[in-house]
Amino acid sequence: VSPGHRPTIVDVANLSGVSKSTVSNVLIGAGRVSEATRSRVLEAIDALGYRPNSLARDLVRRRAHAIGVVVGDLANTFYAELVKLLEVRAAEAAYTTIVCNTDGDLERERARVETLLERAVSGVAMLQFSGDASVLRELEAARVPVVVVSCWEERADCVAIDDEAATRAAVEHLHGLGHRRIAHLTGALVEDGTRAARYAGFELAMAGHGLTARLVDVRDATGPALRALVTGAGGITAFAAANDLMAVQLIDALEAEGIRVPDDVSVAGLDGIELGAHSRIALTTVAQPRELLVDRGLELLLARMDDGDGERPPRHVALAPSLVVRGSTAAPRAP
Amino acid sequence: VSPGHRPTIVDVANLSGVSKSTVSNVLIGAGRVSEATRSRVLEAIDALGYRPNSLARDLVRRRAHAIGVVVGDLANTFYAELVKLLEVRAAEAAYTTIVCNTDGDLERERARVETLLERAVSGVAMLQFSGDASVLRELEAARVPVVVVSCWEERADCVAIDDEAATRAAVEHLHGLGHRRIAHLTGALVEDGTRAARYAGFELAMAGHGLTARLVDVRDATGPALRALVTGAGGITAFAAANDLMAVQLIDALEAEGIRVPDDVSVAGLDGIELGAHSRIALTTVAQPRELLVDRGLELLLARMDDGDGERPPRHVALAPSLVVRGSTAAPRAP
DNA sequence: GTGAAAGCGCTAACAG
DNA sequence: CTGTTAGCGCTTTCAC
Repeated sequence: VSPGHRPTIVDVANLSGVSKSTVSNVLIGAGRVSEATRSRVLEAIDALGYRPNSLARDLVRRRAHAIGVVVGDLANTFYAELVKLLEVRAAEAAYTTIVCNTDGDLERERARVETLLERAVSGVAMLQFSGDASVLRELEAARVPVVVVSCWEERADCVAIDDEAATRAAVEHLHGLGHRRIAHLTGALVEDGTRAARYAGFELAMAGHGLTARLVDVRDATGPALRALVTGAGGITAFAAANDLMAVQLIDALEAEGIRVPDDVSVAGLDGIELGAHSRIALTTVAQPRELLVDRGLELLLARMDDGDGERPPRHVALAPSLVVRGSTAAPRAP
Repeated sequence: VSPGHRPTIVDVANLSGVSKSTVSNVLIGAGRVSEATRSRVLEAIDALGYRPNSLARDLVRRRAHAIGVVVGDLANTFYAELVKLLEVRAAEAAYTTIVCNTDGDLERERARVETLLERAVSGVAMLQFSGDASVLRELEAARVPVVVVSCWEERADCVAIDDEAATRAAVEHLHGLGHRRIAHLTGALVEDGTRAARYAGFELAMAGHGLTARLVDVRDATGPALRALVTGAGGITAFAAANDLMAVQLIDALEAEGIRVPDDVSVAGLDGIELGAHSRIALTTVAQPRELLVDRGLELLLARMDDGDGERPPRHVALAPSLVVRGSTAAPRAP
């Protein structure tokens, strides 16, 4: 009864005097087992210290009970927290979580997705997506459901905030404070689609107030350039950044120039990362509802996974962002 | 040749007119295949868009080509970055990374490790470990190698910084600045062993200078209590915290009381998290070498995994931390 | 060099 | 309610 190694379902079957299938039924909980045998099997199981082998189970089911999470940069707390939430929810649904860090590199994204496909994951959550069509195609060909979380994607199930509404909220806040010369700060760190949408919202809101939108790339936001931007009669008095990281960087750069925030210039972010909450940073920001992002995302994914064959068109969920006012914004200085 | 579904090794074999085994040999790169057949097989592979099924491969090998990473809290940037580095290194070695977030909860740790065992991972890296002996025992019984990274653990392979040296470095720095009344800030967030070791180093260093060590729990470090602690003739002039998060919290609490850092009181951390590097925080800290932690950790793990049967005793690697002086420490005020 | 055969540990019809 | 029979897709001796 005791082979040198890890006990299998057969050992359990022998010890309890039933067949493999019966043991399997007990394990899976398929109702067709009498109480008597069930408990005999259960006894055998822990007498042996038997542990089911998911590898074998997954092979026959042709699908690993795991979901792949593709993330651009785990060192970015915003994403790290999303991954954490995802892992917790996935575990509740008995799925393990395989993480893949792409560093925003397309080749790596391709390679990682390929690995996930080889591992036959049940679904993939992309917390950052290059937008590359071939990646989507591969996934679809392999019939592995995907959900894109936190950035907008028409071609797949997706849950993200309403980017336009987010920048609009920032503008309204700044405008309400009295600012009129406001610039949008953006950069390559934001996915293309997201960047466009956020800028669109900014522009719209500004136009709504009869103001002209100005755009600054974070790479150009260095010392002297910044100084030129914010001083003088037509100088910018407030920035609405496309994300928190850039906003914080901007604050750094401004203060290195001796320009105080918010006394001289106001800065608003977008994301709601922890860093911004610290009292010394106190970043006013438009926060993304992280839990919702994850909950709805996993919901879409699980739904798609349960569907035998989900040829349904992509579903999109747009979540509302929320303004968090902290200390980095204030009324403009009297001219 | 084209069944409705995902092609298997048999399809490749048929198309290229060889047997499964030969295809397998090509895939694995076992040398015994002629150039001619090899290329025929390769052609068939991409004609079919064949992708090997790791589930089947792992089943026969009885080991998933994956490593499990158990982490307490992914939302803590220090750990998130370790996980990120681990994922990258693991991927380089063709291992996928399964993450498990325990929230520091023993039951969850047990459950997650159990899952990893069912999935038959090749190895487990614990970035935070309850210290529970039964977890270690299970892992050992299943012959799954473990490495504990970033916190000290005698009973298993382990790589961590020399905790005593770390707090000692903080004390030396503070002492050099002229501080004499220094307290160690600790709390429940740090694992027991680590907490003890860090305090021991602190005490030793203080004793070396003929000074008495004082200990403050972060939970007691609230407004009024803090004020009492740092004012008056015998008031504390500097804190050496057991980790960065607590140090930052302390700064918050101090400044909320109107006590300025570093003008009135100096604060040094331990970890080297990103947050501390931000100019508005500028935390002086004793940094852990994260890359080394991960590299050496994975090295130990892979070594153990390759060993047919590694009954070798645990190996321990102690890494040297490094002082990073920033703006949260300064000479004490003239009395 | 290449192929045939024998599983890895489990699930899933289908009989009994 | 339980057992029998087939595999899932791949690796791996061992002959040829």
